[in-house]
Amino acid sequence: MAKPREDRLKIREEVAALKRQRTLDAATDLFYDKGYTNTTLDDVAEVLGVTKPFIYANFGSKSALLTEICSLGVHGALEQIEYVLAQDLPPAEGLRLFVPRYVTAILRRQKSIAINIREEKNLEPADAERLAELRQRFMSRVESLLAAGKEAGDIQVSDPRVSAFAIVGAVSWATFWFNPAGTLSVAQIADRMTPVILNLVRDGRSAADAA
Amino acid sequence: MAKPREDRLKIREEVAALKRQRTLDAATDLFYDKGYTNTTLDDVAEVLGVTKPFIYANFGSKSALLTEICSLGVHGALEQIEYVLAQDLPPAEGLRLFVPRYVTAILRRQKSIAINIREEKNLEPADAERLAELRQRFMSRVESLLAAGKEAGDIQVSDPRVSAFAIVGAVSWATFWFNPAGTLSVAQIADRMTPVILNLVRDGRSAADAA
DNA sequence: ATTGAAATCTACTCATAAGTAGCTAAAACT
DNA sequence: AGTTTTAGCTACTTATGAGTAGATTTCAAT
Repeated sequence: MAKPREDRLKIREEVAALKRQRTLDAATDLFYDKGYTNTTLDDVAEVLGVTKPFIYANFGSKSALLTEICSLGVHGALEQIEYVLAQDLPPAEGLRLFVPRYVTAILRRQKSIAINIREEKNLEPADAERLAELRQRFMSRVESLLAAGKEAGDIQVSDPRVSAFAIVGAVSWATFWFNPAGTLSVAQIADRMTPVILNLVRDGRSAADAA
Repeated sequence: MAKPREDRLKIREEVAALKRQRTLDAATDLFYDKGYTNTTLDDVAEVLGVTKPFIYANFGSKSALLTEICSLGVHGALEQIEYVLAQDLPPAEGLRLFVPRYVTAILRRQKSIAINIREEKNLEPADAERLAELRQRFMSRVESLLAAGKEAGDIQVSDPRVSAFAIVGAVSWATFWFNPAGTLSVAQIADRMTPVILNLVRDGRSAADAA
């Protein structure tokens, strides 16, 4: 008994998506562990229990894999700041909403982010540029949140640009030391990092006042 | 009239050191700009106006170059924390001495640090391990400074480990965005970053108190 | 069962770049 | 000036791994 045509098409698409996803997962693990250039597509294929042409048929080139992995990381971060800005909260409140979400997003996509940071120079120039623009957009959103807070007086910050970089740096760095197999969960790390990160945005004067 | 033997040896050594240094500089620029694997030793040789065997004769393998570059970065950071700890100051004071020195050291060795972060997976396993140990040592020194401050009560920090990672992350990140050709000098960036970084080590409670 | 199409594999090509052997030129010494 | 030693270059070898053409299997449909 043959199934209706749409159903068959549906399953085809699902199978294709599954293959892409598994390929992406395997590549992410290997690129993270061994680095992009030290990973061969034969390695990826081996993990999947297939051969190299499987990857070419279902995904494309090696650099397409890298691009896709890096995209995931950048988009994960961008979504958080855009979500928070869309709420149109007072800046300080927006920041308190943003930081734990951002930390969580980064920790969840740990490998993608780490690969993104490390392997930027191995992207095709066009892809590198596209991703750089997204990162740029992310940075300017964070910076403008801080700048708005400075303007409104509810965030203590002298240089929004430098503070934005400090926040993003402190959080991104976690992709290098966080161990998902360790004793602390993503939520626990996020809980501990959040107050530390939020402390960043109080300038030297207010720190001196408090001391 | 022949010079005394020691003098001749001296000049030989200086010439050798100069060649090594120039090679290292050229490799650093190229690895930073294009990435380690996208840089060939022919590229490096071309910048130096020589050919590939020159590099092998005077320096060694490609991965020896990478190791040397990465070492510079790690040692630069380690020196700062060791210097500060050797002063045996009260922890909070030590931290205030450390941060601007650390920021300055990182910015000065920007390329080495960036390469170190990005290209870790391209090091020979033995070298990677050695450098990982040094980084480990650096991290534990920073952490213990914070822990001592927490103990003494002059640094407000709830989790010294997480705070140490936040500080190091925020500072290391500067190697990716700092532009030595930009309008702000190393000293200016260091001046702006220092109070931001120092703010990190005040826990959620004290931040709330100050607000 | 038979046929047609889709998916996957085997077995290549080809480019690249690390590393080297052996020649040549230049400097250093007598 | 002649001789030796050192430095550097030309011209390789070799390994590797991305990407692909064409054979083969698998699977679905009648």
